[in-house]
Amino acid sequence: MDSKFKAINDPTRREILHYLVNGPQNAGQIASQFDMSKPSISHHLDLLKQANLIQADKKGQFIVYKLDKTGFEVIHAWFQSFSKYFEFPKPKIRIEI
Amino acid sequence: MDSKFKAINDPTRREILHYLVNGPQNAGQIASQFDMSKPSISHHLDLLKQANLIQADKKGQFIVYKLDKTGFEVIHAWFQSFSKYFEFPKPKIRIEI
DNA sequence: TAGATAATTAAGCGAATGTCTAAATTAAAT
DNA sequence: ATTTAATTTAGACATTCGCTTAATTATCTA
Repeated sequence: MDSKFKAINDPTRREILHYLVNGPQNAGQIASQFDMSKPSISHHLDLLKQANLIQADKKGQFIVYKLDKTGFEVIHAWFQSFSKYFEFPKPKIRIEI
Repeated sequence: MDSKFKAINDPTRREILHYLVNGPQNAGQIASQFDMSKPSISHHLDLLKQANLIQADKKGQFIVYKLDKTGFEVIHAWFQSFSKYFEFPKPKIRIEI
């Protein structure tokens, strides 16, 4: 739980997550998007992985990362626990039972 | 933006938010829920306020705090930006146009 | 097997964070 | 007018964080 909030606290890690919306990428491809050393990116990836926000998949000498629904769902559930207090924006029309 | 993620990163601050789901409370009432000094709680309240996650309302010598939808909506919007990648759990039945 | 490439782990450093106690501020009560 | 109560501000200290460079592990290819 703590690890997830910690993970999304950092702006670089949030950028990494958004970058991965485009699809899986290996560590080098991700690192090339940032003006930061590879070890730093590697560290960020590790924290995101610990938080189950991304999954690592070893393909030969490459390690391919992709978004992991697991962690996102946990954060989403935390969020929903406030819905009794106020509703969040909804789709335009919605019928619910 | 950063201030909001920073605010919800700390477990005490998340507890404060949950506590306020029950309704507005003054600083002393909030502090009494935690085994922590009042100045520390005051500091946490300040960070939550800066993030627009709570609102402060001065009532005489008391300062009443309540949840502020503004900040929650911003985080929620960030969250929704990942919905193209995967859908989050929905209500049981839902018809949407 | 040697050499090159991909990525991580290790070690170290300055900045930011969370906590405390003590002092200051503000408003109410006597 | 003083005192009491509620809360914040200030200052100090240990811990955590994010970054860098250097060293290490694993894999591919000639």
